[in-house]
Amino acid sequence: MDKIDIYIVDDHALFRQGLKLLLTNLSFVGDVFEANNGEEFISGLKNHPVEIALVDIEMPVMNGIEAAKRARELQPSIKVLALSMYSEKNYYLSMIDAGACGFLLKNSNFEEVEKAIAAVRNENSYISIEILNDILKYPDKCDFNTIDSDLTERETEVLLLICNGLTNQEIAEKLVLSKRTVDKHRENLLLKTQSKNTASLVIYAIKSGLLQI
Amino acid sequence: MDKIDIYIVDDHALFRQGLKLLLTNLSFVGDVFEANNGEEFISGLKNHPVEIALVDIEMPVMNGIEAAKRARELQPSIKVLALSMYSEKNYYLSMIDAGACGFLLKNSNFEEVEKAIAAVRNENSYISIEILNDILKYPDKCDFNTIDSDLTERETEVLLLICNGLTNQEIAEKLVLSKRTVDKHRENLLLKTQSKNTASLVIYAIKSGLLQI
DNA sequence: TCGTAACTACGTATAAAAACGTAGTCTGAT
DNA sequence: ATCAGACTACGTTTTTATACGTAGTTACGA
Repeated sequence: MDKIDIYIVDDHALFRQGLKLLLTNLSFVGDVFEANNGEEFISGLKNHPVEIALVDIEMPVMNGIEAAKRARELQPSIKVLALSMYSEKNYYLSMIDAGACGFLLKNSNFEEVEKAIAAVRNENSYISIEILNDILKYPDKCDFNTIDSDLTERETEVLLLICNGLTNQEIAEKLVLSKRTVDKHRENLLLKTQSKNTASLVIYAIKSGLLQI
Repeated sequence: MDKIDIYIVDDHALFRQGLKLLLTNLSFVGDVFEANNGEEFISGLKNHPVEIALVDIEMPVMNGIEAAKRARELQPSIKVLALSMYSEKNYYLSMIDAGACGFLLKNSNFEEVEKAIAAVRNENSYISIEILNDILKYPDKCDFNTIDSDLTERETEVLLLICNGLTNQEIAEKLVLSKRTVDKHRENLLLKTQSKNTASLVIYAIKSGLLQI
């Protein structure tokens, strides 16, 4: 097999640099490109098509889910391996939708990255043992028949303001809306994200990559 | 100068492995040890004293602030460089208290890590340019005269339950307390963390490393 | 053109959080 | 023996959030 080129998409330069060095030490790896976020990745991919992209989920500017979608539009052959900090059910669904063919946690070790790369090169998908365990242990937490929890633009906007500590009244003033409208957005947010209250909502925003902290 | 040994303390194996490889490529670096959290670090330090420790703030089991304190009790000569995901004022204060002599963000690049190591070897302290910028731009956000925001055990316990989406009533039942007592704990939490409401409180819990997500 | 989804808005009611204040008990340090 | 801090608890009031229902407008695609 020929050497393969790889794209690393993550907003932490140190992480990228370290991972790049680990990857370039592998015999079958050619060029390793870096991008700081989804946007940089997509524009870079036009000049440097790659076999495999290791894509962080939580990034500013454009998150990993959106980046994976666009990357596959641009280059349908690309294998996207999602990298994440946490094991979280919302990711599996969104990333599968976005066309990812593998899922790795950042607290896995490099050997696992190698395995994942080998798997996706052979047209297989890869899921880390930790995540598999998680799914087997807590199947109720992996409700694949769940209602589509994609938030609208407005809902996302409201959610981020909630996370910034604004009250519905303050959000209404900021967005020039009725307070009752914001009440409704908030109600829908709780429903869609299956959250119970503000605290759960903030956690959701972070885990889903909508909120950068 | 002799070669120096370095400890990397971070809960993400991939990050550790990459950073280790970057460091071992430097001519003046000897052994590089890894620890998954503060506890592992402290017990490992007894067998392998090092000149410099790169310590993540947010870790399970024992966070970076506590780890830095104990490391300096164990080996007062150690230079602790704090590594963090965000630029956050609470960190500066706590880490300075804990005896850190440098501060780096994970989205800085490796050249900066080299600079920081060089600085602390020469008995200087190091602060990354991003953080310095942050301080200069938003001095009001760096209130070094702020009240001590250390939370008590009970407060931390309550805070984590709040983050899990429990109401005061539910927390009271879980901890076998009066709801009014939990009300008071929550009130004190808002005061001590200078938060405005539940949302800000959750963000605080995450940024301060109390809540692992 | 018909239907759907998003966005907007209001009514009403209850639950919870936030903002004051006070105060007793216990433990550990000086 | 005294003091401070942690933990506990209560009272009151106001503000916010949560829950449930309805409904008009607009934009976009089938």
